[in-house]
Amino acid sequence: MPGRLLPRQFYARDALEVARDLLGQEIWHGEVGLRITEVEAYRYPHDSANHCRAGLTARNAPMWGPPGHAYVYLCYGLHQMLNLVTNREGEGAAVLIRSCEPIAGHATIRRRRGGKEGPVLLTGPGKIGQALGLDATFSGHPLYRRGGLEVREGAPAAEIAVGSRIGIGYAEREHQEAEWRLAVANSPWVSHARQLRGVAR
DNA sequence: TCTACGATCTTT
DNA sequence: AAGATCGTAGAT
Repeated sequence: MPGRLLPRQFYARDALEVARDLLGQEIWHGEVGLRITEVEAYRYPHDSANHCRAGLTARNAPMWGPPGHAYVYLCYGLHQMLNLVTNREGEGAAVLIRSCEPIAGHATIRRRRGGKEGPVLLTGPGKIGQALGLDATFSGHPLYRRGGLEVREGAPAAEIAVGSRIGIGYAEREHQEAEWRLAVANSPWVSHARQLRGVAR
C-alpha cells in the first residue's frame, strides 16, 4: 500500500527546514519510486545562488508560485533538474533533489539510463530527472495530489550530514560556503560525500 | 537577434 | 582535464 502524500503545508516553510525533513521521504512517478538521500536548499530572499536572485522569469515562475509544486529546468543542455518549491507564494525558494535510493521500478530506471548493466547509482541531480522520466513540462506540477509526480511519506533519516552546495561558483562567497546541502549520513546514495561532515539529528 | 554560460556527468 | 549539448538570461 502506498504511503501518505505529504500535504501542501509541509512545503510552506523555509527551504532549509523543508530540505532537512525531505531526507527519507519518497518521490513517485508511475511505477518508479525513489527515497530522497541528498538535497540542497535554495533560500529566499538572501541567496545569491538562487535562480530567483534576479526576479521573475519565464523559467523560474513556478518557484514564485505556491509551495508544494515541482520546478524542473534543463541544465547544461542535457540534465533535467528536479526542485520542490517551498516557502510562500511570492517567495522564490526551493529544494533541489540531488540523490536518491531507488526503491521501485528498477527495470524502468535502467531502461531510461540507456539499459546499461551494473548497479543503478542515482547520485547527482541529473540522474534523478532521468530516472523519473522528467522534462520541463513537469515544471509547476503539484506534488500533493495522486497521479503524475507525487511525494510520499517515507522513513525519516536517523542522522544527517551537511556541507556546502555544489556547482555554484558564481555566487557570493557567503552563500557558496553556507552549509545548505544535506544528506542521509553514511548513505551510499550521496554525491561528493567526502565534502560532507556528519551531524546529529 | 546574439552570445555566454550553466544548481552536470562521463570519459580521457 | 575537457567535451557533450541547448535553453535561458541579459545585452545589443
